Amino acid sequence: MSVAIKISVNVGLYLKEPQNSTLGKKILKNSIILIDKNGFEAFTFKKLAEEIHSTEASIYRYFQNKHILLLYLFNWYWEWVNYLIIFNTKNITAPSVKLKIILHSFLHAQKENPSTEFINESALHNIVISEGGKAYHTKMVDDENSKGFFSSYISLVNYVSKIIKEINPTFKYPNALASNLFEMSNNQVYFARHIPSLNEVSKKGEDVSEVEKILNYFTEILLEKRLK
Amino acid sequence: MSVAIKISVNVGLYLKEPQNSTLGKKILKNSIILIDKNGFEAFTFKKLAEEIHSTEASIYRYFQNKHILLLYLFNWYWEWVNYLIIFNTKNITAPSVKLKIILHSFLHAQKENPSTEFINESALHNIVISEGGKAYHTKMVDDENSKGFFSSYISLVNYVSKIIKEINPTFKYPNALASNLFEMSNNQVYFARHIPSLNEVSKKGEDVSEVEKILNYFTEILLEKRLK
DNA sequence: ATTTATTGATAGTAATACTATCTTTTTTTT
DNA sequence: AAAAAAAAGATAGTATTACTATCAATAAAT
Repeated sequence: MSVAIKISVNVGLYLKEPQNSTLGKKILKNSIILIDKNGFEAFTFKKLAEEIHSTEASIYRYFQNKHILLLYLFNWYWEWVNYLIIFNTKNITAPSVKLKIILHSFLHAQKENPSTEFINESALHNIVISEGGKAYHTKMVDDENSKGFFSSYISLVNYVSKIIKEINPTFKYPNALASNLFEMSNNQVYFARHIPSLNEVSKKGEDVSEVEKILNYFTEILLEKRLK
Repeated sequence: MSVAIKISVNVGLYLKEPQNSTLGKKILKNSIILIDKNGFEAFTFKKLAEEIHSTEASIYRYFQNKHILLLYLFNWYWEWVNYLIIFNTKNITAPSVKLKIILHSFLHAQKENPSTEFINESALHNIVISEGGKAYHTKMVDDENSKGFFSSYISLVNYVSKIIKEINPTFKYPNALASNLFEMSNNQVYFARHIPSLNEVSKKGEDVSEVEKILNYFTEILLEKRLK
C-alpha cells in the first residue's frame, strides 16, 4: 500500500492527459530520459516514438509539439517542487528556517523519494537545470503566459516572496529575490558543471550542496534585519 | 573623422571573418535584426539569405551554422561590454563606484554611442536578454568551453569579481556574485517585459533602470563591509 | 592581363515537424 | 457477449530545415 500524489498540470498543455494512459506515461517517462540524454534540440517525436515502439502520430495526439511537451514537464516539475516545499515546511514557524528548507528542497528535489513511477525526478531536475529558461525564452512567452502556462512557477515565486517578507518586511524586492533564488540555483549548478570558472564551486558531484551554501550565504546577508 | 574600435572574436567562431567583407557585415547586421524580430528558433540562413539578396551557400561560407553565428554575436557583445566597462571605469578609484558604473554600463549598453555601423547594439542587447542562456545551454557546452568560446564572458565575470574583492575582501563568493549579476540583469529585465509578476518592476519602458536599482540594492547589502 | 578569391545560382539529400487517412486493437457500455 | 466508442498503429505525404556539392560569374589583387 502507498499514498500516491497526483500532480496536475494546466489543461492547455496537452491534447490528451498523458498521466491517464499507458502510452501517455511512456511518453512522459521516455521524453525525460531522451531530453536528459541528448538535449532538447536533438529530441524529436520520431526518436521518442521509436524508443517506445509507437508512432509519431500517436504522440501528436497527446502534445501539439515538443515545446509544449517541455512546458508540460516543467510545469509538472514546478508543481512537484511546490508540493515538496509545502510538505517540508509544514509545522515550521520561523520563516528563516522555512526559507532554508525551501532552498534545500529545491536543490535536492531529485533526492526526495520519487513519487511517481513514470517520472524520473532526478533526470527531470537535470533537464530544468540544463535546458535553462527554454520554457519561457521563446517568442510565444506573452501568449503562453496569458494562458497560465507559467502560473505554477509564479506561485512558487510568490510563496517564497511571502516568506521573504516575513523574514524582513523592509526588504524592498521580495519577488525579484525569490525569482532570482530559483534562477540562480539552476544557473550556478549549471556553471559548476560546465563553466566552473564562473563560480566558486569546486567539488564535482557535490555541486548542489555547494550551491546551497552559496544561496544561504547570499540570503542571510540580504535578509538580515536592519532598516534600509 | 572618427576613432573606430574593432572588436575581434575567437577565430573558432567563423570560417571567414565577417567583419572584413561587405557580405559578412550584411550577414551580421541582418542576422541581428532577424533574430531580434522573430526569435532565434524561427531564424534560418535561408530567410537571412533572402533578406540580404544572397544565398544560403554564401552564408555557410562564413558560419558553420546558426548556433555558431549566435555564439559569434554573443561574443561580440561580451567584448563590446568589456570595452565599455573598461572605458567607463577609467580613472575611477573607488571600487564601489566602479561596480555601480559597470552595472549601469551593462544595463544601458544599448544606449552607449554605437561604435560599429553594421551592429545595432540595442537589438543585440535585446537578443542577449531574450535568448537568455541559449549560447551555452546546449549539449556542446563542454566542448565549446574548452575551445574558449565563452572566454569573453568569463573574463567579464573575472573583472567584476576582482572589483567585488576590492570592495569587500571578506565576501566569500565573488565569482558567483559576479556571474549572477550578469545573469540576473538579463533575467529580471526579461521578466519585467514578459512575466512581470516575477519581480517588482512596474514601469514599462523604464524596465532597465528599475532593474539597475534592484541590482544596486542587492550588491550594496551584499558587499557592505563587515566580518562574516 | 592573368591569377586568385569571393559570391551567386542551382541542385540535391537527409532529417524535421508536422497533417491526414484508414485499419486494428483495446476499452467501455449495454 | 455484442455493439459502440475510443485509442493506438500503420502508412503516406508535404513543406521546411539544415545542410553539401558543383559550376559559373564577378570582383580584387598581383
